[in-house]
Amino acid sequence: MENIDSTYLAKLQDHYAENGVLPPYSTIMGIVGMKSKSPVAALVARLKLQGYLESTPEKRLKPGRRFFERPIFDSVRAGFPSPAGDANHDTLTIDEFLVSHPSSTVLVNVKGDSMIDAGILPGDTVIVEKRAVANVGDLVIAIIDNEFTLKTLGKEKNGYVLIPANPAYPVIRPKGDMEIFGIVVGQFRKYK
Amino acid sequence: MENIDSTYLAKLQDHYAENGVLPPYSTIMGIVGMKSKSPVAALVARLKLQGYLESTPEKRLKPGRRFFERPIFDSVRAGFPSPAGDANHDTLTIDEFLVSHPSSTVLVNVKGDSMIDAGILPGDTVIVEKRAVANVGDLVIAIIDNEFTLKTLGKEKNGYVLIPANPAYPVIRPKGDMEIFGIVVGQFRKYK
DNA sequence: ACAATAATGGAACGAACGTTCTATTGTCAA
DNA sequence: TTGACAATAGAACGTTCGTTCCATTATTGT
Repeated sequence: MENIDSTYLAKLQDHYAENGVLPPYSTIMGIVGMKSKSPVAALVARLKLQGYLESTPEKRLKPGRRFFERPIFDSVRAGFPSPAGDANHDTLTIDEFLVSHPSSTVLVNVKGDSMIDAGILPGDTVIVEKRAVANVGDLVIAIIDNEFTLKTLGKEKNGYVLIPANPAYPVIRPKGDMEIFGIVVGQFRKYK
Repeated sequence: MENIDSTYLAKLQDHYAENGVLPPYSTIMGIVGMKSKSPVAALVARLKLQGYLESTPEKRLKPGRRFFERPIFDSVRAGFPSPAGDANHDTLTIDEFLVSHPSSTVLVNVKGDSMIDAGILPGDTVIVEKRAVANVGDLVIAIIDNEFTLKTLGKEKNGYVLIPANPAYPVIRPKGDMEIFGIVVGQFRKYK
């Protein structure tokens, strides 16, 4: 992608992040610094070709699949990336990366600190695929005493157990069958 | 809110989740099962009053502050989706939740374990807003010896320092000015 | 059952839309 | 410098928009 198109795309991404919609061409003119809808139409056509924008049936613009790509750096390369989207950067789309099966995936807030040594803090959100079957070693959401609990699934000779990652909490050995709500496939946290 | 309005709102939320935009009134008619734009206008007025919808300067609809309120699971309560606490995030996409300023945001892979006690593990990805100025206490990506390093920004009498969250690592006291690449606004991890 | 009110359907209208065209300006290569 | 091509500005146009109005239907209370 040309550098100038990256700059225009970034301005559209900011507008979308702030407003939740993409504007009409006449407004895009102002956003990208053009004085006519003609070059906006040309820009839109280029961005459509590359998967960043699409049109709705009503001829409005909507984000394309690539609209939410974000540049990603390897932390051992302090590279001085140019912000206006060096086209050679790797990119990652967070939702596509974290959510494989949207129809069976839910987000669950983490309330306690029983998994703190595994890097899961209170206030984090975990991404849960709803499944009743899990493997030993999986992070799972189980239902104990009608409450969700997040633990690692373990196995002892008497059956399955739930292992915390915090020495202040005991291993849970449920009587009877253990109910698994789902397996944890991801986690995220916001600082600001 | 009236139950019927909740149903209409849910249909609009689904449309938005799928398309990334809200449609014009004529399309909303079809979505909610009305045959005229008049009752759509009345519905929109009600939803605006309650903070679910807003208008753009171009008279298009955009999500209001409350549009993203959706039931999500709260981990202390079992099994049935119920509204989480007031201050909880709600989001249609994780990207939307974590990325506020796309044009200045990049992702950085975490390689070391110097922040392990802060719940940031090797292999995690952090979301970085590129800024040269940070506050004490912020998680920052700094550039030391031409490499990225992730630490908490601290202050000593001789200047700013970089504080790890792992006792195996020393506080870093850069000679001369410290170069801040950006501040860390979020983090995510994938398990499977 | 009847009256009052609310909700909906359909029509109308000025404004804005996306698209296309032409003229002008800008860029690049010889 | 000149010519060819690309990019942009400005104008035009048929379509669609959001808004408003009025008539009809639905709902509610007495």
